[in-house]
Amino acid sequence: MGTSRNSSSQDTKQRLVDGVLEVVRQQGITAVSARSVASAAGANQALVFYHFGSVEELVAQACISATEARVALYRDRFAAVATVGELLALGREIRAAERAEGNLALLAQTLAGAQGSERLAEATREGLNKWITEVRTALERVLTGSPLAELADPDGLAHAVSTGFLGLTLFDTVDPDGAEQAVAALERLAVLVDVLDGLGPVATRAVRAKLRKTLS
Amino acid sequence: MGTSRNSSSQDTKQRLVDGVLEVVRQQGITAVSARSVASAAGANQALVFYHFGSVEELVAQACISATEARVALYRDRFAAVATVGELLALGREIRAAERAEGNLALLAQTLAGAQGSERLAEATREGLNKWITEVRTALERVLTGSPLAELADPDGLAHAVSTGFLGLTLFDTVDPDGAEQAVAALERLAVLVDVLDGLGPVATRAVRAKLRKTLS
DNA sequence: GTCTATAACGAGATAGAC
DNA sequence: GTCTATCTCGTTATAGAC
Repeated sequence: MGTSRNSSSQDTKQRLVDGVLEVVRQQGITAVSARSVASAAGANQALVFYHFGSVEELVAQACISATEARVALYRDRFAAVATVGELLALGREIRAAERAEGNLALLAQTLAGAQGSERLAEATREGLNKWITEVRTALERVLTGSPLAELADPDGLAHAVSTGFLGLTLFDTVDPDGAEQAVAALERLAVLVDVLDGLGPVATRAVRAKLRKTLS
Repeated sequence: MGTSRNSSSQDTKQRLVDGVLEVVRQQGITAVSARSVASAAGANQALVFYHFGSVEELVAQACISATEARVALYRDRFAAVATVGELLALGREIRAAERAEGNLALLAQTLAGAQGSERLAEATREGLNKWITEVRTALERVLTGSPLAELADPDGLAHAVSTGFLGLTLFDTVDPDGAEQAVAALERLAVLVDVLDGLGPVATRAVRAKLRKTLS
């Protein structure tokens, strides 16, 4: 039903999406306007409203679709993660890729813009949740049987890791060296996980005992 | 030299600063304009330019002074921290206070706005560094003698903690429950520090040995 | 130091030609 | 589906009265 061959229209719509991504990534959410986006897309300003109804809606849809595309890229990788170390390695890889690609920066910008726009808040939640879901699932798998399992809440940790990534990503654009230091420190600290996971039975029991005592 | 009794002028300048803080905290950086700020301050729009030269400069100065004021509030507290547990407790307290006061949210918003404004980037670095400095100094003190000392880089961790806080703070405005889960998970995980710090000598040696092996 | 007025421009959004 | 033209409003910034 309906007309086929709407490739031209779809192209323009996609170009507008790409345009808003470009503007947000290079100049931030405050620089977004129908005009700046249309200019980046090589399209007419009025088409923003024809295709999306409002600038806000364009940003929201771009945020969701771009995030979904990035997450989809890593879905198999997340599924293949079997240990905490592998999850950390994947984190490193994602950070490097997103740093170049700028999609986490996009999410961080829309998160900032979400204050003052319920539509953007909704879109940001939806986008961020795609990441959180992957991280949580991987965490659940990886922590099973680990001595850490009893003090690690996968869902909460997935939220913490994901939002922490966003803060770091924002900071990255302002102080790349500082951001690098932060990551390096965290990775160094992450060695602790390997250590705990690889302790012998005696030491493991000692940690477990102390853990129960501290938690109670 | 010069006129004394410029209290009225200083008052207006301060009201403008308070105005921009109010706008940023309640509506986000995207809602900031000379008019919105002047309206919140109960002042005339032209005074923004008389006192600060530009909207950007007003935001930058407000960001720095407001952050300095908040950090100063906690400086003694940071200085009094003697253990990791106390530092975590202070973190909890600061989070609760800033959640109500909205000053970390301010910093997060200016951080987002910093992309596209070098002046804002500079101001955000300056503000954030005030927090980072306090955290780093406390971390250095607290980690001395801990089994964690050899894998904890205080400066990098201070950066990570501070920027992580910002990401979490942004997320807080969009999904308070999710943010709460994240904090709860981190606090639960922080128990690990207490555990490691309180291990007996045998277990500590085991951890240390494994640590060296893993790091090498 | 503070106000009004205004210039000059960019913004969101719509109407209508093509 | 895309364009031009336009409306209306908000925005930055300045000039000048008070």
